[in-house]
Amino acid sequence: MSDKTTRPVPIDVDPELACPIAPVVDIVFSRWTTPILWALNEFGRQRFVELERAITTITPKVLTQRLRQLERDGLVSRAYYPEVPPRVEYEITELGRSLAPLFASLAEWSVNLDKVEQARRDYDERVHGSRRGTPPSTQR
Amino acid sequence: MSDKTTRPVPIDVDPELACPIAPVVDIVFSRWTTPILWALNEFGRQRFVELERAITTITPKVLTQRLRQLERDGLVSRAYYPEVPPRVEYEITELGRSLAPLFASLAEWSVNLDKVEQARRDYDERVHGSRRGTPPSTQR
DNA sequence: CAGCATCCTGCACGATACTG
DNA sequence: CAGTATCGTGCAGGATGCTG
Repeated sequence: MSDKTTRPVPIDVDPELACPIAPVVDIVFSRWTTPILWALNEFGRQRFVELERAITTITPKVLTQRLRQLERDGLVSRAYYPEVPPRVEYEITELGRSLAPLFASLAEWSVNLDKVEQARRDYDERVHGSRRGTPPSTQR
Repeated sequence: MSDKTTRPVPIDVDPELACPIAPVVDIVFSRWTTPILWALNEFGRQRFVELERAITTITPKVLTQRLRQLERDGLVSRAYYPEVPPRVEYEITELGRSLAPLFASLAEWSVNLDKVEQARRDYDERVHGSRRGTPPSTQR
């Protein structure tokens, strides 16, 4: 172990400065944005109802909200065709597509999910049932 | 028909299968975990109060919750020293450190934040004040 | 210092109904 | 089909107070 100078944290940091990647996370990984962006990036342009089906658990209201947000952020583009019945197609933008390597990194890291699950088992076992307790598991 | 292989989305996808990176996002980028992991990765092991100060806006309760979660997931280790006053030091684990390239990707992408902000301005201008909406502060 | 217990609040999201 | 409008709710998170 190199004694890597655990240098004192600068005291003047404010929330945004403290963690420069936080803003990106807010934009890209906020509530439902990941599956939406991923689906659009993976399967190409899709209609509203297709997205709705692809992300089975989302409600149309929230899907609309998130799509608007992503459109506003320039990550997704919306094409409206005033036919009957109306048709709307969503597509990932160039800016959105620039997230692809990020998603790839994420996907790579997912090989570690077993370790996480193992760590959880170890932890839960270590905590045992000691103390008044927190019924095991039941997270989310 | 698009000649562009917008192949139909498989219908049998369930939420988790639909987006393979979602679980990773849940673990790594859930509510306050990013600044915590980032701080521990950047500044090395730190005491509770140091983290509290580094992430200025977090409350001790929530910080505890998130640290427990990260500890359970094996991303952070907790060392308790029963002195007076007691001392607790948190450190990122090897597994946690394996996220570093991911954070680096995030940091790289943050050069695009201007584009996002520009897109927002464009969008807001495009929507302008059209439609009935949102009477500017007339109420109360 | 490093927490846990308790109470309280906001708002993110679900459910439902209705338009173009 | 692709949304909006409205109402209701759970629970993440804030505030406060108390321990080892």
